Amino acid sequence: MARILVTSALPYINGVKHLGNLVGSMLPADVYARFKRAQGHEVLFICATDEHGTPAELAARAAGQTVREYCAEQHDIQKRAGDAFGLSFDHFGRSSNAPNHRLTQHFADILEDNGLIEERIDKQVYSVDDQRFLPDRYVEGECPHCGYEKARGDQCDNCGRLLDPIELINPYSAISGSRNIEVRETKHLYLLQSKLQNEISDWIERNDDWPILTKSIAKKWLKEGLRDRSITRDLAWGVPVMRNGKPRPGFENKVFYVWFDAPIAYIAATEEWAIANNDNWERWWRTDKGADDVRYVEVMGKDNVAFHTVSFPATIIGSKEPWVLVDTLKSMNWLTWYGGKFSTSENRGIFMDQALDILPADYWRWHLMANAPESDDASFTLEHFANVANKDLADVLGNFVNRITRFCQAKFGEIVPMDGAYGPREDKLKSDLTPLIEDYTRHLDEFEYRKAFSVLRSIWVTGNEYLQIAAPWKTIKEDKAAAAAAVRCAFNLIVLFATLSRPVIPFTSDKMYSVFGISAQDAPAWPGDLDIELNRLKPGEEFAPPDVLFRKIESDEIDEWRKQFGAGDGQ
RNA sequence: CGCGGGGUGGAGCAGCCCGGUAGCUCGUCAGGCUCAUAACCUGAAGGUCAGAGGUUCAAAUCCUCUCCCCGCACCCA
Repeated sequence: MARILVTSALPYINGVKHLGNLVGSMLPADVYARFKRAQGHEVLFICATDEHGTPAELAARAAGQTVREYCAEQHDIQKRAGDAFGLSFDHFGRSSNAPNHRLTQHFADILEDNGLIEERIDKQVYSVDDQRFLPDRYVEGECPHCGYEKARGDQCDNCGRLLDPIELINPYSAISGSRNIEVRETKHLYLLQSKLQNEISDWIERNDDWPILTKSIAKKWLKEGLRDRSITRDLAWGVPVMRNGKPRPGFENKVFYVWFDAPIAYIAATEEWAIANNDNWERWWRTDKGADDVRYVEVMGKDNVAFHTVSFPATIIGSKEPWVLVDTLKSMNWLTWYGGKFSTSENRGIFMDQALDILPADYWRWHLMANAPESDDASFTLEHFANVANKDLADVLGNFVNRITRFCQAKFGEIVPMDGAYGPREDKLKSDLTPLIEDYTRHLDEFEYRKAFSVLRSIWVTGNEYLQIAAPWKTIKEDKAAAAAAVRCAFNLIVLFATLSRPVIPFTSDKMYSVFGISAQDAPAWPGDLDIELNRLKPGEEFAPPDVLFRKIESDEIDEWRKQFGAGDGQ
């Protein structure tokens, strides 16, 4: 029994997430959490919505709501979408909740006490009519290099040069279009990451088991030298900038930068969980208060790696307090939509709620994880999706369950057949299965999702191979007991497959259990001894033949979805 | 020469770190089976590993160069 803390990168508050966001962090984290729970470990799986920042304010305004209302509503929507997808968070919190305010302010205080924070004056573009400072991408104007008229503040899309927003000619606000723009001075807090270079470097060197992608991104930042980072912004929505519990002079209209407070929300959301469950959050996060045996696993998209290997650890290490630091960090590449980007505004791609309108969660969960973007970006296409779902889920797994339950129903009735004993065929089955289960378990432990689920598929195939050899439909003609044993063995395989498949397709696994009256609470532990697994069901007990587990996806449906979701458009 | 990831049969991937008959899934073709969602099982065809050069008895695997795709601290997820 180990204690494992799992966090998924926080989804931003704006709207339902698309399949790329889902497979980038929340889903793989969920699979791992479920796997570890099944092994009997004590798991705490934490996520939250990341609610601060300019986009949230603007989206709220566009929706005609206050930011507070907007975020509350969006959080609800995301919570429901996550539940519907079977994301088994122990708590799905909010970065805007009180615990995160308190903790963020605490970290700022302690970092300043440790001499790692100072005030600096920046020059930033201010839009008088919008009454706000404009982040770089919200300023547009003429490119000083090539004359392109719609260059953004950070980069010119025409000539590709990086820009400083104050260089733009005739700048205007991308929010309102207003040209009433000026450059104003504004004061911000800076976290002096440069002073932490060596400590962070040492810490990363000690983590020599990190994946290549993770480590190379982290090392790159260190090699270039850590820069001091501004950790406040001129916004109204966020964690107020305080000093020792009082508003900080000159920072009354400022909040902490979303990237400073968001990772802290991992801890804060744990506190929310503890409050809701009358538990103690510090035993998961403070090594001086019972968390010294916690293994902490973070899952995120590659865009987030730098923040989790350098920025957040800078906050933690700089505090000089005994917080838990990440042990294992799994980063995913991007999922693309037909090779291009998922896009809300251009209606390209499928979002979590839309996906569930079309098909049950397990179709998506399986396809996304079995084809997860691990070594490289992966392209999602409806054709590939349908292909994989039909073959793996309907033909290999679903049909296995269907064929043997139907056979039994017709020949033995709706009870687990009693006669017969296992023999050499079942021995061979066991010896085939044993190394596969070992491989599968090892791959899951190593976060090798594609490999893991390729093996899981082989495990399902083993069931069909077994039936082909045992051929109860043949043996029943001369040796009914032998056929009974084969059916019984196959039934036990259904339960075994359910247990093994549960991390990735939990809804289906529970259906498979329910065939034999096993409730989700009584789900067997992760398989060990196959002699136990293949004799789990009591002969003579009733079973309930299930409906088809996975219906097939038809080609005219794909055509329809292609139109609906803009497949291949504008690529 | 900014950095990182990737370029393997029609498609999607593994193998590369620790050189020695190129492996998996889909698709295709053939056979078997008939319990099953025209499903299942078996077998076959199909690649010389982006390109060029080098090291070696031997390279997809090590080295050098070239080409192509993706991402990358400011801004956003």
